[in-house]
Amino acid sequence: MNPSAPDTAIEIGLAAAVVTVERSNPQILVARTDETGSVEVPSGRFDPLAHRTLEIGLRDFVAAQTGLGLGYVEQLYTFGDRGRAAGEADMPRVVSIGYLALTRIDGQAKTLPPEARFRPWYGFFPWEDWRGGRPRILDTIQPLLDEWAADVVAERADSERRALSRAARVRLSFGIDGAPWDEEKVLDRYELLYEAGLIVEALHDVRPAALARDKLPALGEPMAYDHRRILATAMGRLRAKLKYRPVVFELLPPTFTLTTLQSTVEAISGRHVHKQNFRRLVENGALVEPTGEQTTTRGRPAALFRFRRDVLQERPAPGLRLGTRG
Amino acid sequence: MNPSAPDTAIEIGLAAAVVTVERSNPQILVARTDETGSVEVPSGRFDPLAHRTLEIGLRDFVAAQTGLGLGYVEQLYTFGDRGRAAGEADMPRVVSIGYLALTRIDGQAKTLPPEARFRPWYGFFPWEDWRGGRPRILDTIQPLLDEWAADVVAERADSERRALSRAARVRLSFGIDGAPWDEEKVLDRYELLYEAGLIVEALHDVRPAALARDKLPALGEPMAYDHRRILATAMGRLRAKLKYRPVVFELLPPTFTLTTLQSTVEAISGRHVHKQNFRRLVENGALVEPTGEQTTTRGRPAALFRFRRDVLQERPAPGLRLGTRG
DNA sequence: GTAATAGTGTCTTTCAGACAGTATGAC
DNA sequence: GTCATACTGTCTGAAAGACACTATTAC
Repeated sequence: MNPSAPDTAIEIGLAAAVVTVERSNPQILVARTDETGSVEVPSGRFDPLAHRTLEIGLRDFVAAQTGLGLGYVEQLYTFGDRGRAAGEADMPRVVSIGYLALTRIDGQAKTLPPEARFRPWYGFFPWEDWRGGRPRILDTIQPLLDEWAADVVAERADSERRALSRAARVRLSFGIDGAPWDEEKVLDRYELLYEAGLIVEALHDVRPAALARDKLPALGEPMAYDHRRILATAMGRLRAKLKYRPVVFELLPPTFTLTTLQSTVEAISGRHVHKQNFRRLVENGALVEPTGEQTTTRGRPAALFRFRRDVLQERPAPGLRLGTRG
Repeated sequence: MNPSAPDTAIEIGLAAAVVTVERSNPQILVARTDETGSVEVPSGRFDPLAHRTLEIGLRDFVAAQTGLGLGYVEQLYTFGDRGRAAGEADMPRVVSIGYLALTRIDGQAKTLPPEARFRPWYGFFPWEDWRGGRPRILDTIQPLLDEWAADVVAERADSERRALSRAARVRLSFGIDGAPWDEEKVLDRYELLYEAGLIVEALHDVRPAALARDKLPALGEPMAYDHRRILATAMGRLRAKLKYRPVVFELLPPTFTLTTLQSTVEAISGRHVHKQNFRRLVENGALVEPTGEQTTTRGRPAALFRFRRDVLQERPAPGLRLGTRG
């Protein structure tokens, strides 16, 4: 019933996008830097003898490479395309499973091994941070994407496979010409830039479209292998999940002010949210409860809150339904 | 940096949950029946030499085993837990990647090979069909789950790992004691029944909890390997996706009546939806447009509609936001 | 007419989005 | 008092949810 045993070895790579937020800045855990200067996230080859489940394997790799114990972990996607794992023709085929993990920064950052550190997420995806308005870098990106979309010869070739034209995909992913910016489409945008050959990682892959290396604009810091793709998947998923699961609290200390909560949400979603509406949502939604304590920073002291664990038992999908306007 | 090469072979299994809806009944494509009488969905071992991508491999398996060409395909999840792939200790470890595919039934069903056929989805998950009110089988399931939840000794052991108690999980997944029924939690429910040892497939796995085989209630038809788990994942995803992507149309012919559209949605989500609100959503949401044609069945003729492909370019997440009440 | 199915019209409640203010502390 | 930050009250308009009614065909 099944074909005969394949004679190419298959390896399963596990990779973790470990996210935290430090003072309004999303950070991603990198485990090391390779010879070419590209950073790698914690990752390794799955060994069924050593690891009872995939997730256990992943946790082990993160612990071994960075010393960090993970809390929340979620599988994202399994990538298997040849040519995108930086492998040569006769090397074993690597299928990589990406994970999202959330952690609090606490004191842990201090105890990281020398190679490992947390790096700002938006350094890898500068076009994703709209907190200060439309990011400048889009002025560089847009004309290049338009040029790619206008390449009619190539367009005809791939239009058979795809329902949407290149131009339409650019418009929708990047929210131009009246299309709204959808902060969840992180992966779509990355893949589009990749296909258009504007991403350094694509150089060895999408030959015809790619610009020469020295003509490539600097579109965020590259990563090794397909790690930046996994990161894009992670952020897209996290941005989506924020809205229907109480995942933000995995990133916050046990007690926090509403302002901290809000700016953490803004940090991840990359956009401002409306302050009054946000507070109303959080309090009416009974997601948090006051501890009675207050902070003492400069300015008016803020009330401290904690996550109300009970919501999990009350409502089916408790999250922070964010509006579209800040 | 990585551990040395593992000496256990790894295999990647691909399996497809191919869904269609025939006259208000969701169907699932089974490719064959094994020696013990369990059915299997189209599946096979991924061979990197033969298949450029995972998805191409999957499409090939479905085509080879059932003759069906797939349209919409989506990756679901990668399962890797030992003991749940029905493998013995020294057999290669199988990691299985589940896919959801949607297809129209058309004439294709007629041309299926003898072993393959479409089978009603709710035959495998009888507790998921609430279109006729609360399914009777829950009267059998509930006391058994309650008993399992009341097993305090076992509870203590796993409460360290889990945030929610067994009782709370039962309550939330199955919507009892005032908790609402969430039709998307298909996998949660299946996993709970599995853990409680009430599912035939669990017999070789969760020893202590399991009832003796002959005392097991008939909780839906079993499947080979982890195929029923993949099915549960598929239906959960499909039920969720219905609400924010225009996926129903993949299951319908090019033109259809609003009643057909509604009953297809109801078939998948397993609950009734409010007729007027549904029509308002569909028409105001500009998801469909009238063709001008009409049907001639008995009763008043119905106007025919087609999917408005343009919505894909207009709105970020066009779907059929269903209410909670029918 | 009756059975069968298709297709309104409109009220109420909820909630997202927006406005512009007031409160409390450190210095 | 000034600066800085925290917090609140209330209007508006769009949808979700629910009500019951009318329309068009076959027989």
